[in-house]
Amino acid sequence: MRVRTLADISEEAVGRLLKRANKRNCSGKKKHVNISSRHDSIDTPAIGPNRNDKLDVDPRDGVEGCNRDALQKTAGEERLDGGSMQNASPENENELNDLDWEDGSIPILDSTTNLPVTIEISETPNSNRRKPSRRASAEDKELAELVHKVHLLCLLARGRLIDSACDDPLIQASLLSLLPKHLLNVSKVTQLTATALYPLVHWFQNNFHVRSSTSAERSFRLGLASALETREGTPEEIVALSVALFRALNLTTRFLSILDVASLKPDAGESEIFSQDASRLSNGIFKSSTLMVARPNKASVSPVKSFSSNAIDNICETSQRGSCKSRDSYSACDITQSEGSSVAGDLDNKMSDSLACEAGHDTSEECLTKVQGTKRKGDLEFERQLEIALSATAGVTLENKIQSNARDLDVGSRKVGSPLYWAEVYCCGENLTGKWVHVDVVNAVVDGEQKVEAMAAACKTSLRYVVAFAGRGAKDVTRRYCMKWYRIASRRVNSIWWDAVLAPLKELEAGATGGMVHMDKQQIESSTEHKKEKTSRELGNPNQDVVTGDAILHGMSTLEVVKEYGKKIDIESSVNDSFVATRSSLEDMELETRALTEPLPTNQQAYRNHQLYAIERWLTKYQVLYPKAPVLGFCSGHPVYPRSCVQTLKTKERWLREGLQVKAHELPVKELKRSVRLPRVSDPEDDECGGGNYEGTIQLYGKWQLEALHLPRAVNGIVPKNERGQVEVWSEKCLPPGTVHLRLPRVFYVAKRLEIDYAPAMVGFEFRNGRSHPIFDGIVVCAEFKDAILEAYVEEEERREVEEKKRNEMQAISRWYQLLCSIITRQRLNNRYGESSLAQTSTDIQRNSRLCAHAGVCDGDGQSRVCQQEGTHSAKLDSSSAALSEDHEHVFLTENQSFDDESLVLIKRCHCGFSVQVEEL
DNA sequence: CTGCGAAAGGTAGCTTTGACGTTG
DNA sequence: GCAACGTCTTTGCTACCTTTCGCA
Repeated sequence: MRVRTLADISEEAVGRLLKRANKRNCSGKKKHVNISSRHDSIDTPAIGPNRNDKLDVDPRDGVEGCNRDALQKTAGEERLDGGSMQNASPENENELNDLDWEDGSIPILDSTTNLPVTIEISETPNSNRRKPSRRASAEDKELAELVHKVHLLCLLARGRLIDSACDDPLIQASLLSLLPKHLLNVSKVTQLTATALYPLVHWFQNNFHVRSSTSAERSFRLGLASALETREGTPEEIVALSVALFRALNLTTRFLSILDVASLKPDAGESEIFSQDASRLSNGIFKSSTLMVARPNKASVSPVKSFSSNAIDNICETSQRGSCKSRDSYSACDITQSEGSSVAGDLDNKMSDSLACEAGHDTSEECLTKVQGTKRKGDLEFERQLEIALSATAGVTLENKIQSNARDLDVGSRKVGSPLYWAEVYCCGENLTGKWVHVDVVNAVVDGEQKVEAMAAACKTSLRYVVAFAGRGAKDVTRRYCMKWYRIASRRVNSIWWDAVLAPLKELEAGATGGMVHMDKQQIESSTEHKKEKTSRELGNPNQDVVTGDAILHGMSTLEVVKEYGKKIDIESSVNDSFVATRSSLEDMELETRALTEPLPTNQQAYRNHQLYAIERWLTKYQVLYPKAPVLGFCSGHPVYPRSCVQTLKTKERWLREGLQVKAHELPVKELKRSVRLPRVSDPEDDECGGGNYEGTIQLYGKWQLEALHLPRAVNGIVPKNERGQVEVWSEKCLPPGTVHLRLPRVFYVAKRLEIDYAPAMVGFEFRNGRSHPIFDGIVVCAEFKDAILEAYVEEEERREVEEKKRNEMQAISRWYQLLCSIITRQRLNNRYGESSLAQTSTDIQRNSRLCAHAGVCDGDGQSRVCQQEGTHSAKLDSSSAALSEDHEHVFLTENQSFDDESLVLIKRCHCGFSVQVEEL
């Protein structure tokens, strides 16, 4: 059995995604994403869509036709289609403008081969007009979330790939060989500080530059090698080289990347982007889908050849961490496939423009406009990442970059000047306990973590996910760089899912960057105070009415906080109040501290769903502040409270479902008017709570008014029931003590027969016909009767099964009898009034009917007989049998019959293939 | 131009314990 | 005559999210 690789899983997931997208929008042919092997590309139309190595879209999903249509079209035809759409009816246009992918087909990539991946994107260029805004449906949201998740996984895979390339001993050795001797001393510094990194960063920035063009068809490692050789490369490559250099110098270093993923929510703006992209695409970037196919590089000199000649020689001596064996990492396969491809001329120009801007850190309007004019962020970025990750996850050897990838990298997706990549170096000499120091060699910034958000914001890059890669693992460090968490919180994926995804990667990362840090009590106090002060200073907003830097940690001493976190993370506390912590756990603590010390937002709307703070005006109907203190500050005159003070209220019935009941004499915290259309008889229980007249209102209670549910205990075998004679079993907690819930069908018959007291178990409601209907599942009985009932139930079920079987048999016999009687009657009528030629058939049928007159379903009890047809001959016993008999009369010769001693079944066969099984009575 | 606040509009989710005719 | 079963019909309110617009 073939082991499912990560590549398989990834392809499958993306395939499913594309399938979903297709399914939803077969009609509107807007986009055509065709991920296929080079052989399947449009250059070789002889190979059709039905190749075996393609992951065909399941025809059951109703997309086959759609898919086939698309595949049969040439790019030219699609462009023509696009042109004709200008005259499309408004309805059609709306469909066409719908945001969906079309016709994705994913090849099953063989990780042992080195096939490049080609993505074809041909869009119908005519969708400039904005469609009327349509609210996203639940399905849209689900799809957007899926896309978001897949994109995240793809980018994680990409990051890991780059991280592993940074560990390449060849690259590290080469970098070391280039480094001036005096800079080598950095590796000897024991208490490394950010300042010590400056000369290194400056040297790096002077020697390596972001360049304006890339060659495409090669793995990331080869690209890195090429960048090393030419001392020019994409920002990703340059940063990766810096990481490799730091690692070569024995500095604990991570590669950091902003995962700029597709939106988590179906974005109405996306349609605009798509359509704008489409028009731009038609204007020259992707003039035809064939442009996307790699062209052979005529002037190709393998970048590795010259690189390796001088690098390999001294690798073993120079590399401080690698070994010679990884020389193999440049497989012959990789090298032979490293032929780059020339980039189309107009593309080159545009890329030059964009990257020239980038290299010069030019974030000017002119530059932005230029780049945005060629392509917008978002969708093509996503496609690029998708294809990169697909190729990346398809296998280690399959790291060929696609030309479209390289093109996108520079033309469109890059946010000019945007810090998408940087490094983090662990400096033991910083902050007493050590610190991860931000190092951006592209912009020559050291320790500028607080600048990242502003830079990203200036370049329209969302700082939703900042992930650090090391040791093939990854860790989310967004908190360190994102100061306004509330802005990104809703745009991040469900944290449970994300944490689960990252958990194994985080371990790998911690393993690679781990180190123990010893602290004593004073150190913790001072370091945390230092952090708190710094956070307050850095994050403090002068526009706020009151800024309480440390809003949530009210009342707790720093040491207490640290200890509190220590419980959650792996900090070991010894008797004398000194701690031994790993770097990873210390960082967790730091990030957690940041999470809890976020400054108060200045706009009211931010408090609607803020994780830490709340103001009363944005509470919902079922929320109150309890206790209504402390006030952490003010926003536009509204007092700000900790989110932890926001309590959700519920009705008694709702609390009951959670196994809680309202304490005696507790008054409702809040009363809501009942809907006028739902007049309800007042609950008799209401009078117990204060005696007020609550008719027409919904009484809500808070968590602090509750106690564990005390239901009356079952006594003398009697189950305590509600006023309807039932037990509401919302959960196990709702069962009266001494009772059990038996969720078995028809079990109440047994209880009734045994005369045991029981109550139907109501487990929920079903809304049907505009009305609620209770759902019952099983019964509630006293625990002492459980065994007796179960025993009787088993017997009862056996008996029932036997009876049912018997009933079925009787039915079958009866039906057979009816059928045969009908046939006989028909034959008799035919004999009497029809053609004389059928007389013989009649005799035959009568003979058969004698055989089967008492036939039934064969069940091995020796009581019945079965007539059945065998072989290919299609004999029928109904009216068609007459016609059949005209052609052939079955003859059952004795030598053709067989008898099975065990089952006592005699099989008679006619030479035509017809057979009859006769079970003798 | 950007960001904020307020208002408007629309969707999703919550709601929550029959009546009556036919068949066996 | 009675119990079991199937079918009828397919709510309507409102919290909350999103968009739009005006203003600073």
